[in-house]
Amino acid sequence: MASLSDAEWEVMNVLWTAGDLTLAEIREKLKLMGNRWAGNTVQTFLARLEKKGAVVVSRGGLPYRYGAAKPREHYEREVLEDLKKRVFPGSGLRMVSSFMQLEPLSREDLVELRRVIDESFGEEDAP
Amino acid sequence: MASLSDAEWEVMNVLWTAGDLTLAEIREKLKLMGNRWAGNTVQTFLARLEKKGAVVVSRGGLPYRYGAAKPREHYEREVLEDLKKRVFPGSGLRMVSSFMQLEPLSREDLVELRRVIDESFGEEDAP
DNA sequence: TAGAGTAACCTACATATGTAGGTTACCAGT
DNA sequence: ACTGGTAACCTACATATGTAGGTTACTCTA
Repeated sequence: MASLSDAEWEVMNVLWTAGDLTLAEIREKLKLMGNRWAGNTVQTFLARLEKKGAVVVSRGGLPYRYGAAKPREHYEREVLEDLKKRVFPGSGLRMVSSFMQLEPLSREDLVELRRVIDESFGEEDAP
Repeated sequence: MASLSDAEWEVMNVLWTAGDLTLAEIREKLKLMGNRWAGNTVQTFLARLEKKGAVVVSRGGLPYRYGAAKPREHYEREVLEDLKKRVFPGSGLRMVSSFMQLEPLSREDLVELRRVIDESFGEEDAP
């Protein structure tokens, strides 16, 4: 019930990137990102997002200001958990390696990823 | 339009695991997996999946037999591409490492993953 | 061969999502 | 003070999705 739809992710991406914004500002940023929605469409999504608890509206003075209620990581985690449960049940490794085959990482990213792995090795044996 | 919904993934998981099945067989496998749908519900999903081109129905003799039209990898790829586009735009690394923080992999998986990484290193410089 | 069990097929209905049109209300400029 | 612009709020509507109830038709068994 709390998960975000495609379109809602687009709106939230704006709010996570830039703090509290007015409708006009949100629309502008979306337009820069190539979005072509009619003005009211954004308002609909903002209303739905508020109802879902994803957006906080500052109603002190007009125009209102809209901001993210929860950090992006919260929803990223949710999406990944969901993905793992339904698409890659029982195999985290398959999920990671499938992704890597799909979208080859850059050399820098591979190096960084290896660092993350070594870190994981370390934590595994922690008390 | 061709993407699968949550419920549809559940059905497809059965069809990918076991070849061509009858409705009764599909229902049975779903039940074993803890599924509690009414019988007709499965039929609805099978019909929708056929319309989407995800399921092939063998109509030679009753009862019909249902099978996956495309390999699981096809849809895994689709989901991952979609996820990357909307949730982790521009950063494959963040997606991978976020997932690894969420769900720590086993030691075996980490070793295997490192092998995958080394493989990627090799391919990167291929002509 | 008539009934019982199931499968196939059609229909339905609530909620979610994409997409937006009206109507009303508020602020800034003439 | 009136008006134009925009924002807030309400409503709408098509498609997707979860979930299933009827009705018809085919097959096996008593």
